[in-house]
Amino acid sequence: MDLVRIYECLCDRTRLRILNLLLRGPLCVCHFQTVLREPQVKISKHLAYLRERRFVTATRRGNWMVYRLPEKPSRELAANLACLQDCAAEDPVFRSDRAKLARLAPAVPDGGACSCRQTVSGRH
Amino acid sequence: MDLVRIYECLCDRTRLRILNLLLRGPLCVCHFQTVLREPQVKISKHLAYLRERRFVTATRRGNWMVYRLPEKPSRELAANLACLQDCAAEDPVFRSDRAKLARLAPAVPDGGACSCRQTVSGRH
DNA sequence: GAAGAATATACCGCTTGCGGAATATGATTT
DNA sequence: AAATCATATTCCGCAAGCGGTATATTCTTC
Repeated sequence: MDLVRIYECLCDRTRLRILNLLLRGPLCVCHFQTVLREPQVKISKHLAYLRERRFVTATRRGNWMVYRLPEKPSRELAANLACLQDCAAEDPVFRSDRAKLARLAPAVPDGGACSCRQTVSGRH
Repeated sequence: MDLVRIYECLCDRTRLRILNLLLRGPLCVCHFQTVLREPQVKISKHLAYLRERRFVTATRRGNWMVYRLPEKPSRELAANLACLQDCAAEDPVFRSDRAKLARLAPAVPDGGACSCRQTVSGRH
């Protein structure tokens, strides 16, 4: 009955918004900050919460942390993510978040750079 | 963004088990007690929690209270109930609960008696 | 109307979660 | 190695949720 754990991760506004964005693909923290317009601590802590419960995974990429949904989600997780995506499709806040994200980041290639800032050598 | 409310209702083991049973149809409290084997207070409080948030509705029928899922659930609620049903189909605890319920109560007709005890005149 | 059955509520202690302020870590550039 | 940038962690106060014990409410039956 791992389901409870899943729902615990889903019962916070900020986390839902984060997951909604992650449904499109991997993102680094700065994206969440600029799209959600929430303080850094708040976002970082919610990401930690999700990470501890294996709801997302994180990898370092230079100075940045890239978060993504698990590659092989359990049946339950997959079902609930699909459900969330379905519900999010109609909600104004979620839609606005996705639109904002699309505007500022054309999509993050999996192995490569994110578009936070193009100052850094090589990967970022 | 009523979704958060929905997930809050779903992030407790006992409530999930209650909802799993309600997916089959209306039930009165004694059913939950005998199937879940949890103390009366616990069940009653979780039902109150669900009721306050309009996740279930309750109607009196003599001495008994009959709980049921809302007749016209919102899109989000319907989606999540369907998802829950899907997830519950494979979980051993949920399956066992449903089996136990099927054994003791052939199904509760909507307007009519439940099978807690057939002592009472008329409706129950 | 008194007793009893089914269910609900109040109160308590405990744990968890959340947000914010301050600080720490870890990588990168100079 | 010092400065800086991106992110994480610690500490704090507060609110909410959970389970249990005891008690209340609401019907029904006698």
